[in-house]
Amino acid sequence: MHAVGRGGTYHPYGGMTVWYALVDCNNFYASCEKVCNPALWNRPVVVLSNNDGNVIARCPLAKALGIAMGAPFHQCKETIARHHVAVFSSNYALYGDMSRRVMDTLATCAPYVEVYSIDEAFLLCDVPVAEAEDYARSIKQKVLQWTGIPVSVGMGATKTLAKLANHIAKKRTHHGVFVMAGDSYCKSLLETIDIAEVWGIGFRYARMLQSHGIYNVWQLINADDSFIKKKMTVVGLRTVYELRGIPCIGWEDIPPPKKAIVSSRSFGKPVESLHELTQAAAHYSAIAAGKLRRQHSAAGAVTVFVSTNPFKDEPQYSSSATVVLDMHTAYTPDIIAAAHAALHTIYREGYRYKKAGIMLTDIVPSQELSPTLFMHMQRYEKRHQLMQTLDSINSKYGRGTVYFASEGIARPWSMRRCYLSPRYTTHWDELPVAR
DNA sequence: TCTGGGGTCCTAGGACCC
DNA sequence: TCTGGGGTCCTAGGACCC
Repeated sequence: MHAVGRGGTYHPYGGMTVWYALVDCNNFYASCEKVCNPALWNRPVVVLSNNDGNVIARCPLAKALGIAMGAPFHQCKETIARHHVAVFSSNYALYGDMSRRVMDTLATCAPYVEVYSIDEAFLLCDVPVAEAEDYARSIKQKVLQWTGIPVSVGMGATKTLAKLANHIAKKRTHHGVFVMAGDSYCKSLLETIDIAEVWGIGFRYARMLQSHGIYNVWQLINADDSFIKKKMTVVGLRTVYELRGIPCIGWEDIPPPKKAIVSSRSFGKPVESLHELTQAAAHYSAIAAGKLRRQHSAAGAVTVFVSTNPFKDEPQYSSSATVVLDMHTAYTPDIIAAAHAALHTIYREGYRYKKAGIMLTDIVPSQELSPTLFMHMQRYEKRHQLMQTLDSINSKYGRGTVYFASEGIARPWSMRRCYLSPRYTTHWDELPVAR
């Protein structure tokens, strides 16, 4: 079955066995809020999604009150008031910066670190199995001491097993560390783990497998390869191999550049006018163009999409349009212009729009570009410098310090964030004060 | 009233070409 | 009467992740 692997696993030390640790921050957003505000240390804390819609993070005290993950905020307001729960809107400036601090710390713990998400990273392990648990504990201790963020650590022979070990560390240990190797990688443990906990097995696959009598990880490991491939494609077969301890998911030292960049938001209130949609489109264009430049790319096409609120009993409309650019660009005004052109073709009067967004596609590395016949070198350089200046000011003084007038100033459509904490670590005028 | 945002990969099927 | 067959490109849809 040579078709399973995909490039194989990276072996930095030749023949040495490669294995993995997965470090995952506990209740990351809630933990970030607590780090910067000692008054919260003994209080339940929840963090809300965009527009203050749902609960997306809860500290252990809040979980103990029975506040469910994903619960609509309005449904738990009573519990929140009764137990004096601290509520926060998502503060991505803060979480992004705290994430960077955690990842910087992890970089001192292992020869290779792959940042997997805002609150998770895989580490390459070069410790003997017998010392693994001590090593995992030392990582946990260091991150807590350096950043204030509690983490769980799982270790295993493959990424999928490290993920599973992390799940065990969180759910079944008090110290937040688990090594799934040697004696602990065994039938009696694997039989007790539900397939739905496996990385790569979502809701639908779990239901499908159950209908074929496969309920736990041990059964999945022993499932028939051709059955798995038929029902779950090579992706599912890869997961099963990983559970067997055969690495199929490779090491990604440097994250590959994004093939598509999306910026979209629900509005804080229904939007009806083209004028306000135009502002939003410009704003999302500026955000997406900034992401594009950060990965040193340029886009060849801009898509705009708008939609009404499908949960409302009122006239519904959703549409999208794509504009192909004359030349690849990461120049914000070009992207805004394309987005506006696209928006004008799909806008219909008389609807209450709930959401809009833009998507950049046909993304190429910017060094492959050069001025065309239609643009002289001098102008090309000027545009490049303007964007560099814009990015460096916004990086130094915080996003949104300098922006385009077409993005709007008051922005009545922008999302609701009624419970926003200060951007303690990224804005000079919002630093925490010690008294 | 409220019900998020941003990504990736794989497969099937149609169009089109030789 | 025969109506193959391989290849590529594109899109839509479905699955997953955080």
